[in-house]
Amino acid sequence: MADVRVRFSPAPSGSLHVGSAHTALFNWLFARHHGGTFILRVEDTDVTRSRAKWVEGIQTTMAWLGLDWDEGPVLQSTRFSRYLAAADQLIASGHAYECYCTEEELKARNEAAMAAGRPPGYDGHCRDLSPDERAALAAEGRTASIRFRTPDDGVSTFDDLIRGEVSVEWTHIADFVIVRSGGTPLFFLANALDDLEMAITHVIRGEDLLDSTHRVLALRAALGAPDRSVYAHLPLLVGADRGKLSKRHGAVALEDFRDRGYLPEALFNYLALLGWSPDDDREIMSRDELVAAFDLSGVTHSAAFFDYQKLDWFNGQYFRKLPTKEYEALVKPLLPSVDDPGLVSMIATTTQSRVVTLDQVVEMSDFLFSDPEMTPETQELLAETPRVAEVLDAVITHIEQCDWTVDGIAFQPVIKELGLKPKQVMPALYAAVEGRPAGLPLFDSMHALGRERTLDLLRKARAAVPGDG
RNA sequence: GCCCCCAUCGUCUAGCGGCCCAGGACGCUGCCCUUUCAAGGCGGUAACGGGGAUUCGAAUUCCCCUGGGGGCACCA
Repeated sequence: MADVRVRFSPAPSGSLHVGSAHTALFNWLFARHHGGTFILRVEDTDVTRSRAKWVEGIQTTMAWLGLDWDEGPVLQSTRFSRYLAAADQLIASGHAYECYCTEEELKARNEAAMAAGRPPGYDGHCRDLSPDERAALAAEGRTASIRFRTPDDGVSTFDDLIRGEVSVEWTHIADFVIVRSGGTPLFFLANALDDLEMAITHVIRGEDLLDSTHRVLALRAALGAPDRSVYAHLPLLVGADRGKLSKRHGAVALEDFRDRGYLPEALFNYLALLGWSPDDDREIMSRDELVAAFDLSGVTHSAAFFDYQKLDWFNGQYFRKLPTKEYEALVKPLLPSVDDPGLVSMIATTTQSRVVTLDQVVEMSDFLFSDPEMTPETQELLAETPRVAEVLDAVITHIEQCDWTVDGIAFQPVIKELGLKPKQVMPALYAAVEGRPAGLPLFDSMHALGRERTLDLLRKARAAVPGDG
């Protein structure tokens, strides 16, 4: 497939939904796999307002994910008059007609149809008006919308690259509007014409658009398409209740994932494996590997649940794979400004295997920047720990005299000498120093804090031990 | 209501008539490692929605049912 041309067509909005990103990703993988062209085309036929800022946001987000485009962004609003000319052409060829029904009339007739058990949709009211009838309706002050005339009978069939043959009887597809009575073209028309004129060869999109493909194909044919472009419909992404992925399931805008500290490579990898899998068992795959392995025939047919837990796992995997220096560079800007490179490096090396999303680094290392409070939880923990006063005294003595290196601080022997196991008393010591029963390695943390602050924290804990104080 | 699509562990999926009393991954869980927690290593748990049919043989083919999703706009 030498001349593959695909496009990703987001609606102009303030953010990029993960579902859209998923579609974009598959289009991109397909284009790159076949050495084709990937076009960014923003769907907006409204010329009355500028959405420059939103378009810019879409570009930024796509670039962040690593989806580069070869052409565009093409804005539909710049092609407004072209769409209207096409509509006129369709009227002239008999593929479309002017409809004088008002919105209220349509609504009333739709409701009546539903009540009578018939399907909603245009009833063909203005289908075959004579020129005189049209003139009379126009004289009433009505303005016409333009409707596409769908076939009266027969079956519409097309081969979906993922699902195979899909067909439906034309009687189920009503005539649809392509130009509003206000004179503005609808997305449907714009989309079909753009795909045609941009020589799009493959249209890869969400399954929610499956039914409308029959209409697009009919429109394309009426517009004079020499052949059909090939369609492929991807499984939808769903949330916890198997419905559309929405905000109440968690983050849905790609920008949110970015802001929460997800790595684009991890998101990319995870998204690529939602609804698709390679021939082998690989899961952690680079962009290049994904491009090389990608194949539409490997796409699943059923909706995929967007699993935040698995995404977290991917993100952790990617953090661990990162060279420590690169990881450190990501961590540094998040921390309170410090001029101690040793501290930053200590935080980086100790958090790299512990972090799921980057923003957790701040929480994990907070005790290094401000002393933890003596909380009821910590007090309870101290009270529950066996021989805690003894342990604290011994550790304090050790810290007072030891070599001030991480190895010198290591006080397991002190615990063992008391006949205790580290596991029995460590949570209390972590709480005393870090403010929580588990956290960054204690000896490194103490070293970073310095002898005086460490002793201060340990003595505070000692003073908080109830009973034999 | 009508039309369309879909159906394997809780989740993402492998499977395209015998290699499957179903494989991998996440999750959960046990053990090991270990200064805590992670990470890592080694195990465990758990699925072919139901019913017919075809076949020597069905997760895999066909039909029905059930279930889920999507669509039916002068939205994109």
